[in-house]
Amino acid sequence: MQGVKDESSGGGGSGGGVVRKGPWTAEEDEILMEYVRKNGPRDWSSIRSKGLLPRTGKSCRLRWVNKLKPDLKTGCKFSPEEEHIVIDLQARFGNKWARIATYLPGRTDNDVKNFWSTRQKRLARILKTTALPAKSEKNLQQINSAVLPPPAFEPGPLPPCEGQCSSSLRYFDDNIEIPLLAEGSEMIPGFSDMSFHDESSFAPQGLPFFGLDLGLQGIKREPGSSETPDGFFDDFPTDMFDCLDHPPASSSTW
DNA sequence: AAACCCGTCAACCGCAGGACG
DNA sequence: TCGTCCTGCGGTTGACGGGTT
Repeated sequence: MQGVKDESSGGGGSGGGVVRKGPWTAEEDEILMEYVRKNGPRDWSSIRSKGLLPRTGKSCRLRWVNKLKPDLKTGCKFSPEEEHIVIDLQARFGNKWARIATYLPGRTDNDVKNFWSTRQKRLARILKTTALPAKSEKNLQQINSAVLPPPAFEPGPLPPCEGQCSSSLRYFDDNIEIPLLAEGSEMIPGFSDMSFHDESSFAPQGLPFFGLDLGLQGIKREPGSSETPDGFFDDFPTDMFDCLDHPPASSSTW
């Protein structure tokens, strides 16, 4: 993985010679940080052309953005609030990870992408295990509870924002201002612990995993974003939910 | 104890678009 | 206008560690 000649696409190809790939060493990190201190986060390709590092400009930039940049939340799991944001913004923007990451201080597009990928895998696995054994009553109940809103579910009104929003987790743009909850409060009754890291919470609380709006009014979908919140169902056979008496709501409700 | 599964993370690849000569 | 270079983005892969069987 190291010392591989790299003439791949994407620019940053000036300089010639052997290009190092693979994990970064502490020495390389230090050199890169020193370069950024002196020159700022730009002209990545000159790092190689000047012989400072045997890395492509792309590799240097990626390392800086994902690991070395100040104020990154490295090694810190996504909080429930951050999960809310990702889920809702993914529903709105689609797989625009870099854009979504701008709403999450300290998170990179790679973080968001990995988070979403893990979530997708988990969903796929859960649906696979719950849907496979045909139409037994028990499994039907499981799937229904996972895919469909709980019967008595009523999206509660948004709590007042003043003084309660976690300021670092309020996010804005031209069209939306979505208040987020103070720590410990519930956006929706019963959904306070919907971190998908807790698989046991999936079945009874499955709704949020499908990116439903969670009562967040004012979100406008962008043209081009998937009708289903995350294109999630695209990944499964069309007869996936044949066993359901009541299939998920039509796409117009997403 | 070993094999297997799964989640997380880091890094690479290919592509698109902008800047510039 | 065209070609080249550079940057940024999204998709994907592989390594690794922890938990489970």
